Amino acid sequence: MTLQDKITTTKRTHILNAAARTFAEKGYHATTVRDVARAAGVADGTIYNHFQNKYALLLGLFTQMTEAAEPALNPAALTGLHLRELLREMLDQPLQSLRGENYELVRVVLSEALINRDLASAFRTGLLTPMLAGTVEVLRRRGDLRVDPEDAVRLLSSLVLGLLLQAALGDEELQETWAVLPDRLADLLVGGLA
Amino acid sequence: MTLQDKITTTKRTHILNAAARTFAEKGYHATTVRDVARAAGVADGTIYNHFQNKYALLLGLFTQMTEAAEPALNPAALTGLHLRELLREMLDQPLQSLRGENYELVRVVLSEALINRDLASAFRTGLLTPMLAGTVEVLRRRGDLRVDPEDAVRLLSSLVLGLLLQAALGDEELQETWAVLPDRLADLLVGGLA
Amino acid sequence: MTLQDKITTTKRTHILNAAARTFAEKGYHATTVRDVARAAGVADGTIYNHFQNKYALLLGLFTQMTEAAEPALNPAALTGLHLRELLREMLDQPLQSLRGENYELVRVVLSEALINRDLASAFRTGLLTPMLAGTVEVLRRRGDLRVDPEDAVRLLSSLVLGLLLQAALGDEELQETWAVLPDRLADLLVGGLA
Amino acid sequence: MTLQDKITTTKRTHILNAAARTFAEKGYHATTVRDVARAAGVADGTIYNHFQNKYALLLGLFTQMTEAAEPALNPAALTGLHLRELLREMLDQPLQSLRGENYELVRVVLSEALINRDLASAFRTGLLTPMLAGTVEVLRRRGDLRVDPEDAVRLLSSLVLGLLLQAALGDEELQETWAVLPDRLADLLVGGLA
DNA sequence: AATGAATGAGTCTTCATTCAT
DNA sequence: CATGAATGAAGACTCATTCAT
Repeated sequence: MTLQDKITTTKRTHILNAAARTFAEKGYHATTVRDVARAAGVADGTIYNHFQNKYALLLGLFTQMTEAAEPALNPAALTGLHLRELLREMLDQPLQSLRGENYELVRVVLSEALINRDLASAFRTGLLTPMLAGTVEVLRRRGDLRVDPEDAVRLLSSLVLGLLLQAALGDEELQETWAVLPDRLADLLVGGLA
Repeated sequence: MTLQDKITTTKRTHILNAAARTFAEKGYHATTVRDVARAAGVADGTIYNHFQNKYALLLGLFTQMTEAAEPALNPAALTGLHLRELLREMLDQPLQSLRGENYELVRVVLSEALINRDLASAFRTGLLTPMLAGTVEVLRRRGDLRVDPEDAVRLLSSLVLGLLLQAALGDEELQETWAVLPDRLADLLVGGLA
Repeated sequence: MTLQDKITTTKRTHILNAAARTFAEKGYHATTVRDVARAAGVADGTIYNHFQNKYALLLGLFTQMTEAAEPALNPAALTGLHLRELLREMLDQPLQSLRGENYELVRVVLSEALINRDLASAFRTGLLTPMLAGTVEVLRRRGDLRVDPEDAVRLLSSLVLGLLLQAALGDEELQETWAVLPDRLADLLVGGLA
Repeated sequence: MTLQDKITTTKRTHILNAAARTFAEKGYHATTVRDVARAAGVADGTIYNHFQNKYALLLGLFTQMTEAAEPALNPAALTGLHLRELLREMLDQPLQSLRGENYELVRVVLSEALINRDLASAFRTGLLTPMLAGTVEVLRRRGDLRVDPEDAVRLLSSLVLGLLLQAALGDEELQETWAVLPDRLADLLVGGLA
């Protein structure tokens, strides 16, 4: 990578970060390209030297997200754990990785994905599927799981998404207990409700 | 209610239905007021005789949704059931009530709620909270629940929302097994994964 | 005039009064036909049973004004006065007749007349000219006027219009001394400034 | 001022001139932003790169007027004159400065000022007051004025405004004698009517 | 004659995108 | 590559006017 490439990449990232901030604050539709340009400290036209159009900014952010999220769940590291610990990790890691910087972004991208089929599809194949990849296999190899591993994974992933959605909708009670949720829910899931 | 009122109400509903169709198809932002007017078979200006602005159409749809959803979960009817059956119902009823006509609307409203704080708040207090109202109490009165009822409800509601979200994102595999999900998941939850 | 005619005329006047109030408050352009209808306590459509269109309301008001203003200046009554008293009357009477109820209306009509040639022309021939009619003659017959009567009338009419305009523009100082102005100015004019 | 600034200023003025022409022809309300854009030979949106909204065009014109009018009356140059000459100047200079290019504009702005309080206030403080500033002082210092200088100034200013208004209302007779008016009226005022 | 819902042409304004400098 | 003024299509909304009841 030449210095020129590095500068280019840097500026692209710089603009993308500005887009992340403005999109997160006002949402994709309410944000103008000028908003992004101002936040990035560049001229309006400069955006178009790095991205084909406004939508490409959203796609860029989405790609950034998927790249950041992929290595979050590491099946290899989960092999030796007790089932309860394993479940805890499987809840905790996605919740952690989707918090912080990415959290606001997930909200924006999710909002658009709910309406845009392409983005929805990309969301599933680029984010959800990779995050679950390998987990079915990890569960299948264990002897202490009394249920269908696929059902278990679906249960866990739905649970995570549901929690995320509620948090995104501003459930403050949930956000306060965020840290202890994986523990509590893992308990419930291992032993059952009855 | 006079005849005139009835006609007015009917037309309002008529427009709202048209809005539902167009919003569901293209999303709120991509839909123009003219689109809605054409779908309703009225002039552009007529929309504004019944709704203050475009956003009021979205709010109107949301209100329609909440009114339709509220009576979905009937705590009284859940009292005599076995725990497994109870859980099944608590999963099944919301999933059913949010399917069908309302399903596409949920997608649109949810999409906007993820970005609009007011709508998010209304979504929680107008839709989520009422759907869970009473369920904690129902669980608390039973002797066969070995966990905190509040945690159980949170688990169930997150699960439902997560499933809904995945369906809304176009998970076809999920949509095909939609009918048997409550049964399977109730099993998992009652007995635990271990 | 039959009773029916009387009712009709009354309602016309009623609407015109409502138009006067609303136009005076917000101006012609900022007032909607609905505003007038509401102020008159009738339905929108009713306005059109009595006036051809919105502009006809303005013309109606203008006509009302001209009819009220015409008899203001009565040349016959001015014949026996001293010159100073005559001038005082020639200043006072228009200023009085254009105050009160008509004052706000003059503002509105004048505003429109400044832009609408037809209305401007009507304003001159229907309001200004009649108010000055006869005054030249009255002055001409006197022996104590040392200047061209036409010049004197033009001086006086310009003066009145100028005062009116300044008052209409909100000159509060002027409005407070409104009552004594004719006296003071008559003094100045009779004796000259030197 | 950089070249860029100069171009910007030029274009602003260019648009303002186009606005002046179109407003003068059709009035403020009957003129569309598109009319102005076409008259200026630019796209609709370009207007909004230089002015916040349509009303800002009117304000811009008003400001232009006040800046042009301010130095019209120069008290210093009036000191040495005979009273009759002084009065002539005090009538002539405002009448001249409000003729020509500014004349049509005065009509438009005045029309709006009669209805818009803010504009009325600005008209008084930005145009009328400055034009009279200093004249009271000039008159007060003389020994040959037998009346209250403030009354005299009010007389003169009302006279000017009244003449202007009549001209604006299309009094053709007045417009033809415009050039000799200051002379004739100064005569009348100096010597009095009696 | 009164009503007021329906109409749809017309307006201001925004904003993604382009391109000359 | 950066700039930012110019573009003009598009859209939300208004309101004078009509007309069936």
